[in-house]
Amino acid sequence: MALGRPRAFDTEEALGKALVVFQRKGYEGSSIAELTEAMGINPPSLYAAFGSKEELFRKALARYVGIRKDFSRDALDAPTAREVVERLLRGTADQLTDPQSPPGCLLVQGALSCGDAAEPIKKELCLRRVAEEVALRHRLERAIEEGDLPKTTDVAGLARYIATVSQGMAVQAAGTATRADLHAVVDAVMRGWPG
Amino acid sequence: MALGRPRAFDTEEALGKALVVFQRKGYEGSSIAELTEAMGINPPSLYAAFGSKEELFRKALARYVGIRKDFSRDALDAPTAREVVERLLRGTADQLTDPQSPPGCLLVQGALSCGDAAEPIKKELCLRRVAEEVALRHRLERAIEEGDLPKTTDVAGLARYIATVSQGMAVQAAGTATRADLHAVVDAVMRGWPG
DNA sequence: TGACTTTTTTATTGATCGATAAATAATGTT
DNA sequence: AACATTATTTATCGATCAATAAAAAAGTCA
Repeated sequence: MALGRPRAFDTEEALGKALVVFQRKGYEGSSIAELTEAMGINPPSLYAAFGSKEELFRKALARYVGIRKDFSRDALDAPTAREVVERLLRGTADQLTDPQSPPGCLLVQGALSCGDAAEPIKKELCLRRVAEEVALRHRLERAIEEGDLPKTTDVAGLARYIATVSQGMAVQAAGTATRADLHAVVDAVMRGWPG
Repeated sequence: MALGRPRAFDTEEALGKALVVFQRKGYEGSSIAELTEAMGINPPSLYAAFGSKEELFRKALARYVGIRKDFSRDALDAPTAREVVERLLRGTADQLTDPQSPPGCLLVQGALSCGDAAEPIKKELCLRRVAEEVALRHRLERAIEEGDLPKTTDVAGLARYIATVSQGMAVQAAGTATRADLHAVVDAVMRGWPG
């Protein structure tokens, strides 16, 4: 066994509690006091286990992204571009309004605009959002190769369009929109697909 | 003339400077120190003229909403629902990427998620976003009455869909999207309209 | 000129921010 | 049992937050 006094809390469980706080309050809006209270530990335990507030957020973000990737992979595996998009949007609508966690998306609400201190986090979140858009674009390019979409399709624009709807739904969920509201949005998107 | 020492700065001009800071940093991310520096005044002058940070933000918000309403009225006056939507989205794309002001939308970036202290501002911004969606919905209802849209159209869902795209574009603009990128998104929306 | 009013500058206020120092407690090792 | 190591609790650090107290400055009016 490891030397010294054993840790009295489960780091993975504490990380999960921190993630919930970050989802609800964002990076800047979450104070160490609130995080430690939710995690059931004192500040020195937080810093010993996670390094800093920023490192804690990055670890919470990694977990969040992992969850999203699990469902995103399934969606991208769908046989047609249309089905890929619908699965992505329906899954996002469900996740954004999951009653088990605060409404909205950490990639959007985590730090959309912020003070100078949170700038690195803001950029990190922006990169993650772009990464999701790029993943979809690659899938749409494959669809063109497979003859599923016309060769003349503007895949970059189309991928950005879907990413935009996804991020807009995050804003909606952060407000007053319900799960049914978001699925009505997806209905509107699918009626027009692909134009 | 008014009694006492005259004010050495123009309140409207100072409010404009404050608005720019709030657009770039959001409500929580904007400190009094940064605001006063941008406004060219000292804290006591800010509090004497505007009351508090929250009141200052609300006044800046009122101006921002006023600007948006000017262009929104023009868009809603378009003869067809299709043209209304395209004007709204094109105008939003342009405004979000106006080189004269920070990219993005104050209604989205001002306080999407925040600490307890900013909660009233978050709710106010949410109400303003809903108000824009409602205005569009009423216009789409008129379009049904005029036979411009089928009677079976889900106007609430359609209005929310357009609001979602608009808000998603705000997130895109806050990231790396250019004006051309956003117009490509609008292209995708219009290709599918109305489904 | 001097009283009156309001804004200015200067210097702080108490509260809260993220982060830690110091002392105590709990384990494994010798 | 005594030591080494790590985590805990308690108390607090300096910095920054929004907001002000106090005094000097700039104007009107008698």
